Amino acid sequence: MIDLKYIRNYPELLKAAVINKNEKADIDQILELDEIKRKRQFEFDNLRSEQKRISSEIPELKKAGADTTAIMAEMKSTAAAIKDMTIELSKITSDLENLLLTVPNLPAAGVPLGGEENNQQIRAWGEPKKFDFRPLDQVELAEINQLFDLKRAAKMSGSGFITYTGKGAALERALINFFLDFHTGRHGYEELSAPFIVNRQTMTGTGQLPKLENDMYHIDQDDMFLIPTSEVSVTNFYAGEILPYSLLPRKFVSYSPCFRREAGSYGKDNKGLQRVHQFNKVEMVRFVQPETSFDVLEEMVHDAEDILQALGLHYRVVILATGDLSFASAKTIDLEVWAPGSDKYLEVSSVSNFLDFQARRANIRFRDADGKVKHLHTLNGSGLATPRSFIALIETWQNEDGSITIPEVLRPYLGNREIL
RNA sequence: GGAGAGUUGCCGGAGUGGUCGAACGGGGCGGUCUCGAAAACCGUUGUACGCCUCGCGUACCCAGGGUUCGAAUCCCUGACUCUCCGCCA
Repeated sequence: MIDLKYIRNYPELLKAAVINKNEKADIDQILELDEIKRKRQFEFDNLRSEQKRISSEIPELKKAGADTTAIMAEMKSTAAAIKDMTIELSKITSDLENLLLTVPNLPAAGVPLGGEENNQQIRAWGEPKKFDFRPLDQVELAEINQLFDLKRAAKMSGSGFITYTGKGAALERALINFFLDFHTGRHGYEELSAPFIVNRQTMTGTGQLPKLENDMYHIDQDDMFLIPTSEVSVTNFYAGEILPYSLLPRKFVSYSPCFRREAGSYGKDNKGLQRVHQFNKVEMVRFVQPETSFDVLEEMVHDAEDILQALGLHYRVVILATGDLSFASAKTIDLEVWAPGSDKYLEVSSVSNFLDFQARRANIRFRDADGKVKHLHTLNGSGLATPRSFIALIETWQNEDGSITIPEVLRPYLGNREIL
């Protein structure tokens, strides 16, 4: 959420952000309602002040033996007026609140303008692997090695669901454990295992709601949501709290399945494991002091890169243009891993700095060195998601006979075998 | 699922209708004392919004409604925590 005072002071910046991010928030309407609200609030405060003053005099009058019937009758109508104002004010407040929830975060300075075509590659690691045979793609390799079974998964749940089988299931589990161990052991993250089902407020805190309601699986009976990423549960871990200065910065890593309806994206890059309704992901989440967040963003990108390097996978690093940024993000850097059999780059990690946008929504604050209460900054990034890292891995490490060599770092997780 | 108890400030814990944003104790911070520290003593210590911004007002005692001139205090609904019973991975 953007600070209302900031919107008041810089409405033009917000209007530009709404356009650059292809959002629909009505800034003028917010300013108008804000004005009305403050006026009404002022009137309310004054009336309430008078009510309190007179009411507090009543016991003294009674003690003095005075007749309070007239004054009580008059106060009755004051009370009625206050009640009307309360109702009006709470309507205005919730309308304003709902409008504020539709205002996207401002893109950070230096983020390129425009749509996806303006995303900028900032570096790459390694080279696309050369083969002296025709490399097979994920689906062909899965067939040979019996790694996953999409037909049977579809039978149970529909298209877009995965059943990993045998060695595939083992490999996927190895990846998850490797990711977690790597971040806790080498990068100093604390592991968190949080709920996969959360309430509406939690979904609003990180910015998925109200915009993306249609993209999430919802449990009607309880008004709960299946998380689309553990960013949601982990970021809300501190919702509503004021953290002591000594607790910052916090760095968490968390495994979770991710559930996405992918409404409207049918038929788009959905071959094999590329785009599915349920997948596993290891997520990094940070709670940091505001002045450090952009440095932390770079650090997190490197944390994710380290994983790809350890697995020997070529990738490129891309900074997203404004039109490709998510609603809540101020700056996002993607990692795209090379999948030689599919002959394309796959987005495998997305690292974002939200500044204080999520912290305002979820009301997460901290006490700075001087004891002043401020909103902190939140960031998160995949480190990594399995289906796409799985694809890149098997396609990169395939052999001419269709077998798959296990990268050295994963062998301890797979019985120290060399070949899957 | 059934029965009961509870939810107050950084923490413990008073407060069952009026001047209570809230006693008291602990902790934190500042000061006195000291070479320094401890102890003792004194002071201070929530968040947010608004306005005619050295100041004043309003809101917040789990959340939302209700009763009342007036609610932390009474009533209703809900959430959560704890205990017991039942069920269960």
